[in-house]
Amino acid sequence: MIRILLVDDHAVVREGYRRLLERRADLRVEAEAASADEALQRLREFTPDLIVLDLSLPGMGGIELARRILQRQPDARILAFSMHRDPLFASQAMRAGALGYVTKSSSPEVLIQAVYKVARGERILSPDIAPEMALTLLQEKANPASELSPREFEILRLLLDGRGVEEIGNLLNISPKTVQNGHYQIKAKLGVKTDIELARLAMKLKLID
Amino acid sequence: MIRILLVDDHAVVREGYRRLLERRADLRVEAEAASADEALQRLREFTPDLIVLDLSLPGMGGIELARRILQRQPDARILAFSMHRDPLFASQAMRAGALGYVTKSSSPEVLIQAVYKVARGERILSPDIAPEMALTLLQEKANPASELSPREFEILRLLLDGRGVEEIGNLLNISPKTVQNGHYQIKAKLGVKTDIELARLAMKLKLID
DNA sequence: TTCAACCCGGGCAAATTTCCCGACGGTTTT
DNA sequence: AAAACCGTCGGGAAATTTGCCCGGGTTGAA
Repeated sequence: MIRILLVDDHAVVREGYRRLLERRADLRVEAEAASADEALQRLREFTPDLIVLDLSLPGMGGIELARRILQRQPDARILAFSMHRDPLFASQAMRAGALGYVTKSSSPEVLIQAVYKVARGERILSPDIAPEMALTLLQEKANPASELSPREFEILRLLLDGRGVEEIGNLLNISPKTVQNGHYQIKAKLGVKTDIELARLAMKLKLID
Repeated sequence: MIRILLVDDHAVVREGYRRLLERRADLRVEAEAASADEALQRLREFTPDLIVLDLSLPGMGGIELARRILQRQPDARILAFSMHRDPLFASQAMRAGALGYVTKSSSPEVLIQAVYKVARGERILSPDIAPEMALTLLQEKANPASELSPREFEILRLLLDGRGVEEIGNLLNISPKTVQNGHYQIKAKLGVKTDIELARLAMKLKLID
């Protein structure tokens, strides 16, 4: 029996996954969480065999949540999923410690298989992005955003959301100063001068809209 | 005989318009210019009956050029054209003093008619955007960017281009300080807090990409 | 173990942002 | 004609951010 914690901010999505997963007798969604904070709360109550985690959480976001979970429980097994087909999200999630990544458009079988594999401690990548991902990693510098560390990526996401530096500091529990430094680093790494260029670049990379 | 100054940075486009216009015996493209500076130069050499002006000039941009022309020759007759179907560009161009506005996708007849009308001092609007424009003006506040003065609009355009405040100051021959104030005003008028939100809003309004 | 990378944040000078202000020249209103 | 606006242009001053350098703590890999 694999006990699962399911984290997504949309109730319908949670319901859908619950149905899907529980068609297998040996899978059980032990708890759900609609936010990062709630997820951390549930984790204080019990320790699932597997955490299925939507990357696009409001607030601190899925990557930051993964970071925090792994900080407390370094052996936690996290399967990340997201609507983004862009390899960038996958690589950031994996770098942050997720064992697997699947897109929301993946077929039910793919998801089920991913769940089993991650529960066993294996790594897995959604087949629909794997080829593109491999290519991206080969070219390496193709996407300048791949130079960003997971943390920087997280800060960037919040900046793109229109948040102020102060607010981001609170959200991530770090000093505004660190956020400023991150902001600066991001612009430097992406070779961009103004925030507006940053937004446009992000748009081109499809991190936005 | 109507003597015309044609301003567009693309040689092919100029050529196309020249052909089109000179099929009429009473229209004559007396001079061409590929940039704002060049246009101002030509205007020192002669005074056309009509100026046909692409709004999307590199550098200072068409609206600013119109402003400068009208500053020297308040009775100059300017027909603006642009690829943008968005009424915003039209209204800004008219507010800056252009007598007419047509889109680049307008039919040859429309353009020819516009030329004659503007040369006569009449005002004209491209039929393909007129309805939308009227609706926009009715709703008025529909588009928050309509609150921007022509000058602010111009500054915004350059900011969205990724230019720095200093650079814009040089381009528009105003103090960087004024640009800063403009930048501040723009954000205030659009109800936006960060530059990134500004970029996203601009994107939504299709002023960008 | 050493090394590199990431995360965190202090420091500090220089630049920018934020707001408020006055001046000038047009337009419109009365 | 006077008054009331509006847009443009910019100064001033305080608050904030930027740009860049630093060092210390972790962690994972060579």
